[in-house]
Amino acid sequence: MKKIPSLHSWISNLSPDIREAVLQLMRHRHYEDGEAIYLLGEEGHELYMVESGRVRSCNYTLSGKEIQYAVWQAGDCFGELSLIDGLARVHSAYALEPTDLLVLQKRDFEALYAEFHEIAVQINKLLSRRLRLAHTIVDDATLLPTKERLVRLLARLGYSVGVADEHGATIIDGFTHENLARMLGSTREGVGRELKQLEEAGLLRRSYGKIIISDITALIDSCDGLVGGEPIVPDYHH
Amino acid sequence: MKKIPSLHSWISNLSPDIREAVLQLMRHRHYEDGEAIYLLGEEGHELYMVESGRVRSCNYTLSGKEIQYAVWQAGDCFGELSLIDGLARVHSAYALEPTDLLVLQKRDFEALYAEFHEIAVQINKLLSRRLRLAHTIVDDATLLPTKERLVRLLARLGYSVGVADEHGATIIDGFTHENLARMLGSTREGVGRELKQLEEAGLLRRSYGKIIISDITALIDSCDGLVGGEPIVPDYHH
DNA sequence: CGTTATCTGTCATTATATTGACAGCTCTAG
DNA sequence: CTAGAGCTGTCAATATAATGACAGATAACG
Repeated sequence: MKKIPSLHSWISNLSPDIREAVLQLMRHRHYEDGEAIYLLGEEGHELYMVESGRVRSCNYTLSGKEIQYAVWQAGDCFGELSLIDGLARVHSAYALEPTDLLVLQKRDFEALYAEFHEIAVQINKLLSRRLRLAHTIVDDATLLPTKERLVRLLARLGYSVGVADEHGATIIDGFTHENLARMLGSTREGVGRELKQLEEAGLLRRSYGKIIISDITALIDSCDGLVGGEPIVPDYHH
Repeated sequence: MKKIPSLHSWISNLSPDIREAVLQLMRHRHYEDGEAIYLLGEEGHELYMVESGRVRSCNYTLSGKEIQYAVWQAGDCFGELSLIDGLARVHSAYALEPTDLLVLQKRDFEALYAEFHEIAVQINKLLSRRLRLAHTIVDDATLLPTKERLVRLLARLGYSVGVADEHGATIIDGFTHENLARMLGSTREGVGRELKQLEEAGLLRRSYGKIIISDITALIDSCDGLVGGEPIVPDYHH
């Protein structure tokens, strides 16, 4: 029996027998570091769940600038959009390190989707979370200066991929400044400068790659940016 | 029998008897110019379809800067997200002019949603379109300079709310520079400047409020920005 | 244990976009 | 026809962020 590495994916919300039916149809596949899982513009004929490793989802300009929407890790599902609307991939997906995925073919997904109302409901919830995340990113990108966008990105990452240390602080690991900059549409230098200021303000600490946030709430409160709604919803990704 | 003003909403894709069941439960409501339909952060207990008039959907910063995600007009549905995931409104919605809406209550929607698989399927397609639009906006906002973002916004507006004139040109009416700037996260002056340059380049004409684009494809091609995928999908909105 | 690749810190320069101010234009209402 | 409200055009001054260059630091590998 296949293991679901996290409790957050839409698959884990299904009732046990339907969940098993889905997992039965999924196949393991391994990707090497940097290997492409799918490319922007392609037809989408599979969806994925991460067993181990990490995947980045991104788009580019002709001049080479890149925006990275998300980093998927153990338990995250991705690649479902093209299966639902039949249109081309909007992003490219690459393994950020050696990565194991569970893969579900479009024809198998469609059969399950047509048969079980419950699956359509869970996909609706998944798409809702995706949409709220996308709206948050639009808000950040269009309304806020780099510093506040970085703060909110760190908060999101802290809630989603962060790990708690022995003192209850949140550790974000495995993101270079370059990588963070790609998620902001900014530059490595800019991220470095802002991180330094945040460290000087006592809101976080750094140790070569790791970012340690003792109090995410305090970090968010340091910039009171947007008017209303929930600033950052923890479990957008899954 | 209620009239669906456009053929694009998720409701119009339903099979006739289910569509009728939905429309039976919708009630007319009138809003004056500038009136709030819902506010960011509120609980969402209704979804809407525009019969006539226009609605804008937006978010703010504390300093008063605004991002406007969309302008809904006859035939467009909006406000469904909070009904699906039960979370707060992510935007505020205001009537841009005197506006008539059809309103569906959450409890009625939920009953239909639970009963008819077809509705869940159509909602998935709707959310997919919303998500692709959101991704396009994120791409534009993070990867492209103001000029190209404006070009792509105009192309989207041309495809969605534009009207063809007798020469086959596309007319975008009812958008002030201020309003366009809000959709870009830019400023009125910036939009004016860029529009002037686009006019001088022969890509569009202006006549106080109206923007006339003789060839949307040529306009898009004037900036070859993003790498792949479909640059602008016409029927995102509906 | 030393070499290499990658990541990080810093700075001056340049490009880009925002701000604020004001005059002119177009439409609408009376 | 006139007055007023709301759009639009333009410009200089300012703020913000991107660019390019290079030195220093850390981890990974043999």
